[in-house]
Amino acid sequence: MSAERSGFFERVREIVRTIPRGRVATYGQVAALLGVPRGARAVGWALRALDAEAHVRVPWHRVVGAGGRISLGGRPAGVEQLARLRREGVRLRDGRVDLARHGLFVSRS
DNA sequence: CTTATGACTTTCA
DNA sequence: CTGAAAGCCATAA
Repeated sequence: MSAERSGFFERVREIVRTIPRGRVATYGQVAALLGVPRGARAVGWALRALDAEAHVRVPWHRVVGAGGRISLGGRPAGVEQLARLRREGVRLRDGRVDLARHGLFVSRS
């Protein structure tokens, strides 16, 4: 039975789930937390493999590309991601998230 | 085992 | 800033 998902998938899901509201993390950041600094791509794979159920449990929209850039730009999911982030109070700068303000471990003034 | 794909990142021109 | 190329990770076929 396929009840066992690769630890990677589960780990990514867990990490992303811990991202506080109003903050965003990059794929590389999540990968680093997983212990794979270069696994940003793998993180993207994991998020892409999320089921509809996971979309409700995991704040996937809080994961963006390096520099706060939206990797989903041009895709329907990207529009939704921007809408969700904006709803959480995240400010967007020219289509990019202000990591200086909403970074994962950035102390806000 | 090799090849191809991808919600990535970094470097070079 | 834009565009192209290489690198790295995990999965599916």
